[in-house]
Amino acid sequence: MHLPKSYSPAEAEPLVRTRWEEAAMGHVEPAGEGMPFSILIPPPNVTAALHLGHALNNTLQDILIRYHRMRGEKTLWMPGTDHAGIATQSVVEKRLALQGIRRTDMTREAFVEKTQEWKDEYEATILEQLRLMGASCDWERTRFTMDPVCTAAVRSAFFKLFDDGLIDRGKRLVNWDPVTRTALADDEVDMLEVSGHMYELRYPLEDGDGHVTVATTRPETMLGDTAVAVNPADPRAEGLRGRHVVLPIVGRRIPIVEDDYVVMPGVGDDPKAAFATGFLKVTPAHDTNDWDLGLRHDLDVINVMAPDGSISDRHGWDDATDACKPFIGLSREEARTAIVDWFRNEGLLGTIHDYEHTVGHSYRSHAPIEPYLSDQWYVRVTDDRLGGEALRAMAADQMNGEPPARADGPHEHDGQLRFTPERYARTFQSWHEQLRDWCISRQLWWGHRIPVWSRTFSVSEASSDPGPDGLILDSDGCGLPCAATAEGRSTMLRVDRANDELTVFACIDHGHEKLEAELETEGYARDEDVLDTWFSSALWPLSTMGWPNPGAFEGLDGLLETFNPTSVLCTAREIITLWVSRMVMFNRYFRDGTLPFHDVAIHPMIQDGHGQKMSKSLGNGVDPRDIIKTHSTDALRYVMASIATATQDVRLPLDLICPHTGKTFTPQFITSPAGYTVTAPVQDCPDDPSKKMATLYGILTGEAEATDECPLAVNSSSKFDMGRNLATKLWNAARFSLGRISSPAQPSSLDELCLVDRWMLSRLASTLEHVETALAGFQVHLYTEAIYDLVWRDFCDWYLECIKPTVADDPGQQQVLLSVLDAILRLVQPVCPFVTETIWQHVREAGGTGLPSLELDPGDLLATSAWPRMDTSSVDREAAALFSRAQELVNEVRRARAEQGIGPRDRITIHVPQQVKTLLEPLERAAMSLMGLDAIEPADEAPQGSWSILFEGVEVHGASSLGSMDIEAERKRLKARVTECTKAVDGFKMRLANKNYVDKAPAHVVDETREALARAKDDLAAAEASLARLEEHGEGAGG
RNA sequence: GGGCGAUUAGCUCAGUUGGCUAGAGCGCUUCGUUUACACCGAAGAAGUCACUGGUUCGAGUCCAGUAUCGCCCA
Repeated sequence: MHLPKSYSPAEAEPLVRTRWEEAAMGHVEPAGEGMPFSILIPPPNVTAALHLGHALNNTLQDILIRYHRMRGEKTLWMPGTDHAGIATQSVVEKRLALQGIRRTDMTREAFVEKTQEWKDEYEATILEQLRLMGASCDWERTRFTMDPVCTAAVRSAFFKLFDDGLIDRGKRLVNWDPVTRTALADDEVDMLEVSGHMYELRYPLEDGDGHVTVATTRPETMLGDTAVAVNPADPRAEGLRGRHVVLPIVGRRIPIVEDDYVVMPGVGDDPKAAFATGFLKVTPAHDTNDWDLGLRHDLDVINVMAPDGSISDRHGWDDATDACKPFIGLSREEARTAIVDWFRNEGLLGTIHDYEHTVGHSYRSHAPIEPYLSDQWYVRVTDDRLGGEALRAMAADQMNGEPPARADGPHEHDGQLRFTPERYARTFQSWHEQLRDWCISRQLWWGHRIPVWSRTFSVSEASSDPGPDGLILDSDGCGLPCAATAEGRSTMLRVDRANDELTVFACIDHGHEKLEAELETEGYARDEDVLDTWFSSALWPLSTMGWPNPGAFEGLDGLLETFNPTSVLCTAREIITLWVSRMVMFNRYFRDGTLPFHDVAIHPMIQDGHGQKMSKSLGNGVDPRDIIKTHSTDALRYVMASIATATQDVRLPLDLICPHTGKTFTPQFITSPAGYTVTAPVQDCPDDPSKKMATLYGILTGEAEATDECPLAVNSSSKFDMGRNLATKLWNAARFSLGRISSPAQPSSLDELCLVDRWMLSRLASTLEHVETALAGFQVHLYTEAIYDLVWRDFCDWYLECIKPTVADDPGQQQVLLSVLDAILRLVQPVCPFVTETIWQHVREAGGTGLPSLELDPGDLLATSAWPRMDTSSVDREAAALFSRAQELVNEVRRARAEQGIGPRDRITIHVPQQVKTLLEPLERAAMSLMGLDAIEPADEAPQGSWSILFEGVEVHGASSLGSMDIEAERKRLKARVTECTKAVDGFKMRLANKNYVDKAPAHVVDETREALARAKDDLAAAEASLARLEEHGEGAGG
């Protein structure tokens, strides 16, 4: 029955994990008992191992899952990983680059194979990390966004959207990354502040009558200019109306158009106004604002760049003259210099101003984004069937205004989506109110290849009239080869009579390989692009459960019906727009309006001690595996949960572990060239400055190298000590408790229990209530706080100290102790499952737990046992009130002891008035033990030279059996007490003297103030009496 | 430029609808190894709740403005 002296997480955790896995703890069948409760893991990217952000995210989910499992619910936590298209492809490409291999040196198949290897490695790492962290997922149901189950869902979803006219193809400006040569979604673009220049260029007027001066930050795009714009309110506009300029270098004749988008020089507070000339060069193919302006004025669109960002006359520029030749083939940067030089030489260059502005950069390659005209696939999320449905999903009380109306009125699933904390509902709403169509094609090899085959014909080849120019949806049966209606195929056409071109796009549904082969025989080619990763992520709640055809895969039947909608999605706020919104749209669209989840719980982001995001490149990340090694998994989880507060992001100050001594210390920080606060590359050992160590940052930047003399210092944080300490405390408390339980016996009734036991049960009951409320609202930090107080403050500091003198001989109290310990372990299990499980196995052996008011179902494993159930009557207000008065007295006595310099072992006698005696009677030996007493005597027998404390307006005298009183300390303490009481009395008096307060404040508040005043007056009187007697006695003693 | 949020003890953070003398953990100071625990116990010091106004009997909490920082969207 005795626990080992100390708890060893490294030994205990694997044993516990094995027991859970043998019991298949996380596995659930849809047909099982209980209400369903389910969570989908936000699938981690297979690009890298999990970091602290994941530890936080998954701890949160596991706490909820474990809690609901104990409540007897049918609990599913679906694990899995995400293929993370561009992110994974670029890490693999980087790795190949180290060997001097480029992606294009190999076949697509070979590259995908390589990437698959990477994925296998990291998927295994990630799943292992989740297991280490104690995640109680249903491992049998582990999914990957590119596995056969998810692939079937992606194909089916794309086909349905295509067939329903919600997939669109168009030439539009995309965010083009010239380095990775792919389009990026808006949210894959980082806006960075850069120092550039504002160049003034002079464009001669066609009639030789002077010129206009345009201002631009990107002179190289002038080759593609198709207009110059001026604000109609500009006084110069009238004189220029209808005129043209001749574009320098190119010689293109381009119109001057009027548009109020143009910033007028010095007007308004737009930062551009300071540099504006009033004339804007318009390059619709290379600037999003110019594109819009081009649409308004029906301007030509001339693309002057190749996909790698170099100047090219082969991608839509057909009036390049010999004068343009020197510029063709130059990079964007070279072209800028060359063109500015050309203008300078021709005398057409105006002023060059320094100019700070924000430029989009690829979040992957970090190259500046090029707005680039290209053919892309889009999902028409602006369609009411998608965007509108997302808004109508929102809970009415979290929505600002009304969602867009639906033709046939409200549906049953409307208004059921809730965000916690509430404010994030606004992020969701405003995103949907400003939706733009979603570009889903990516020029990558790693991902779900777009299931569209196409072939271009000449219009004249078409056997029947295909209709007007442009994109035509739903055109099956137009009479072209392979265009006859077929199950599983949907087509659309693009007609371009000017070039006598007609392109047929055929989308093939999942499971129609024969149709694919037919098309390819007919000369159709499959689209080279893959889908944006978020397309498959958006289907996660459906695809993981086998949608659209669960029967096609083993063991998936019934999942959708039982677990979709899931209960809650746990994620960080940056994901709201990227992922949450898209899941809501897709789940509603594909599954009759049902939501993917009812609640969205947003948790904070973890930053380092300087408020910077933890990132690989700053070397400021902490590896959860290191914390598990140094502090235990429970410590990691506990601290993660305790910092998950609702108000703000959380800072986790970075510490280093010295590789020479193993000690944790605060590192020296420096400012990096980019302005970040980072660890100095090399640090001194705090105990011996002659010993050095390298930091992660040092190694990343190449400024340090890990060697035997200068080993790597591991990143850590002393924040995790709290969790480790709590686990140790719990272990020791359990060891003590089990050591005292020899013959527990059920008390015949609760009335038989002493005040201490009743108080402890009362504390347990109210903590249980707190915990349940906190977890129902996803407030895990309130949960960790509540159990910390229960374990440390109530159970260890007070209860165990109180029962020390009595428990060995009291079978009833032993039963209470055993039951309370069991209940505590159950309460703590969701956050610290390892130490609690380990202890609980010993508690089981100590005897049956439970009390008439406390139900604790037995079981084999704590993790699958039942949540404690307590009668509401267990919150014993009387016991709580009495005990807290006793605590107050104990505190006062302890304070006096400390100030009197009485050692912990020295016994004292206190002399108390009757009311205090009555209070202490039910506590008996507990009180003696807590205060270090040898006797409690009546107040009137207090000896000369005893010190006194004030308690509830009366004096309690104390005397040490050893030495005499320290008069100076006593005088100081009493004087301080008189001052304190006087201040309190004055404060309350002043408040009550205010007529407005007495008249206007609620009666109970005023009454409370009156009572407080009375108490303060009593305390003051008692303090003054004590002080007076001391002075009298002190003088007597002195003279 | 628009939106959201933050600013409370040396550090990291709580503080529910305004209402007793603003809390916790770490750190710091003093004392202590009593048979659960030094990853511990007892006690203590430490806050002009960013700033300026306003509403109110009463403001850390509500309103307006200012400053600084962070995130999201243009």
